[in-house]
Amino acid sequence: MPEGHSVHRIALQFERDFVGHTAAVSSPQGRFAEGASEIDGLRMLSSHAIGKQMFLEFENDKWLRIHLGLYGAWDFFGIVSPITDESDARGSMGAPRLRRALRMAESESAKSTDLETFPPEPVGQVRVRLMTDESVADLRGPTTCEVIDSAQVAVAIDKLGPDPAEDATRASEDRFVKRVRTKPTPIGLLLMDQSVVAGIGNVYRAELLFRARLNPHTPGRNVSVKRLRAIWQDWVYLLDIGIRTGMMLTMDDLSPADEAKARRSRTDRYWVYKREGLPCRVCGTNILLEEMGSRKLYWCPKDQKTPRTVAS
DNA sequence: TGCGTATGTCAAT
DNA sequence: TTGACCTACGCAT
Repeated sequence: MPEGHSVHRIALQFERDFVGHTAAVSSPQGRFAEGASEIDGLRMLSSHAIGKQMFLEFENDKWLRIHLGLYGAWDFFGIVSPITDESDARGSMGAPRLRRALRMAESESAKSTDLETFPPEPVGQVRVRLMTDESVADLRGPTTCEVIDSAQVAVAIDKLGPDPAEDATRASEDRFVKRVRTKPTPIGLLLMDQSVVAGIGNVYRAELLFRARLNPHTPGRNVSVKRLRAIWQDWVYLLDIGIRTGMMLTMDDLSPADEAKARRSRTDRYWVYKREGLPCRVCGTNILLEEMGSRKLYWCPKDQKTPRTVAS
């Protein structure tokens, strides 16, 4: 699930349904029992996402910092308000809608098959549950889940590069460009470096590089300022689509039929990601797979040739 | 039942 | 550069 767009959606969900409410906080799994007791019964004051991290602010300068890692996920139950125009359109037109518990316990098939009971029984390894009178959020599998104070929040944020969804100013674009231009590191690694730009993951990396027709091995300092600005702007654009739709839709300008296809199935969604050995959608050359930074990198060797010029 | 894989990061080597 | 870690799922056996 989690590249930047999903974390922003989750932060928005908390803003809608939890901020301003007092939350009962528990750790059904037990591994976060102490932290849960620190914020149990406090009012949630704000919800922020920066890159792939989320910060939930509670009274008494208590902040819950969450990083989902590879497998982390939130499940929401009860009142789950639409968070974007797009989900409004699919849901019940602006009105909060009731979502039934999505996943039932595998073990007890007899019981909870009917409409929901609120709150639902925690299923699986729920690290932390936040519960208001009307809504429940269950977190499983995070790489980070801790209670910290505002000074520690500042430290965490300080390590992160700019995130256009959180700060869309020209200054943050400049920060990104400057950072990349000082480094000999391949651009394919820099886009994944959260201190260079926060929120891009393995899928968006591959897709952004293809959209820019840029060779992933190009050293950061050899990528022209103009091109870097274009990449930043493209990230602004794709991230916004991701936040609105909840999907990493990177092939814009599709026919309505192809657009529907892309939404329906992952295999029809990307330019290069997970398409190794398949013909490039633009030039027909087989898409390559290689390791970069111990992650899988997909790219088209023809369309993403090394730029001849190394100019600024 | 068990293996491999996944949109991530960090510490240790 | 490698290994460890968090969890769920799909697929093969």
